[in-house]
Amino acid sequence: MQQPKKTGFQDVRDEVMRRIETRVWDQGALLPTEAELATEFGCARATVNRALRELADRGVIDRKRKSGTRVTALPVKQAKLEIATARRLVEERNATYRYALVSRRMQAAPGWLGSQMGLTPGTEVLHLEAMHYGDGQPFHFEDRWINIAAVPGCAEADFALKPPGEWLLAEVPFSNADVSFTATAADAALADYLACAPGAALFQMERSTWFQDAPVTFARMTFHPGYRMRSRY
Amino acid sequence: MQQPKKTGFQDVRDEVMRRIETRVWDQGALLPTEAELATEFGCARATVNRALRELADRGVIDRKRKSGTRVTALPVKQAKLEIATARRLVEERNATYRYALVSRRMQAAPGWLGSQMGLTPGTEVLHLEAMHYGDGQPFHFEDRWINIAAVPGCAEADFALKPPGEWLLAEVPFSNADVSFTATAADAALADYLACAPGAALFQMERSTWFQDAPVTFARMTFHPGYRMRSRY
DNA sequence: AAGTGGTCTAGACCACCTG
DNA sequence: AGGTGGTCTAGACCACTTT
Repeated sequence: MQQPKKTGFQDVRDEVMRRIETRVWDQGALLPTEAELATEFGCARATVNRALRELADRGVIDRKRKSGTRVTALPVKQAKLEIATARRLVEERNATYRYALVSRRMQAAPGWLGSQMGLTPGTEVLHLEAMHYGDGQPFHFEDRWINIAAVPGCAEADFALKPPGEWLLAEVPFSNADVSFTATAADAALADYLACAPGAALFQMERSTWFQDAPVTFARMTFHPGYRMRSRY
Repeated sequence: MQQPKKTGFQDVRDEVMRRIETRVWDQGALLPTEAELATEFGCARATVNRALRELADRGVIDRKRKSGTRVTALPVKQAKLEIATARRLVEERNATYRYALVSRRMQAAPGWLGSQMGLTPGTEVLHLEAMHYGDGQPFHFEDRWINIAAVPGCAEADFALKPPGEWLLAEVPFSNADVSFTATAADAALADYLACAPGAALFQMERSTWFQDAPVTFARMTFHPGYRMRSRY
């Protein structure tokens, strides 16, 4: 009756992590086998396995059959970025969100879009421009292209009230995407939309989205001056 | 003898994912219980549990005791960003990496740094400036501050050859960090270092690092014009 | 009170890798 | 050839949440 709790996989995981952080097991060092750790912690091997599997997912340890488990020598740090809708980003800042459609037209896909999305140039696409505001201040400008063949419903969809990002999220909820971030200088149009000086440095996110290998949409979001995207790891 | 393979947790995971993608189970819909799925797939409940746990980690489904498992209504997409060293980023581009220390001095922490890192202003810190090159072209400028108390060895470390990021990665391998990304206009000094026009739009990453709740370092990396950070989800 | 997911166990077999 | 992690099983008990 001395131990109030049983050893769970989280206990094993945290203790192993502690030993790595405090260099009981240094970088590159070989850990005991699962069976040995199970004996030490007084639990089943499956419990140790789950604990170590989580640490391996985090990149803290490397596991190989026969070789055993080692502390990762030079861990590659990974940050998780939440790709949220403009509405969410604005409301997280306790501001009032507003959306406005700027333009909407069907057109043939230009060449650069074809290579971006892996689309045959000349394919009919829906091109939207829109603005997103927080408390009346420009938040970001959206330049959106949608592959009509992949999402036929978009031809009839009304984007006057609902942002295309939110519409697509409901229509094609589980898609894959390439995303890239860069800095760009405001041209005349962006300066106008975002109420900044031409040439101002703006943070920009571009995203190409696929669903089951079919290109769905390409979006370029250009944020107001001073915008910061944050994350943690 | 009809089935060549056994049903593994990956089979279950993929089949459930397929049913969600094809809207067999629509957004918000309730899935069968683990026990029911185990019967259907002809495997143990633990196998189903692991499959569903992975999908829950991805944010595809929401699980609650008693309520059961539901398809996430509005999934929050997450991108994984690899925070790599400059050397890695450059060599990934098949370019030759070069590093140069620009300045190095001990000083009292300025106020803005104190609030950034959660450090008492006036604490002695090591301030480094350095450049990283790819094939001789400016890659990024590094403005680095290290809390000497947290990493005593840095006072004697030679940063003439080894970049502080790599040195710290070996010294404090398992740290936590806040990271933020923004766009900034080149000032005179940055324009000089990065060989661009003053006012050019530059991509910038800032990172504050802790180890076991103690502030370790703050780094501001300013990249050459046109730099793109990429990811995928 | 009852239903559902969360976790653990003890044992087993397999797949992969290294010597 | 043998050691190590990867996975599955069948059963059990627990924890949380809703009714």
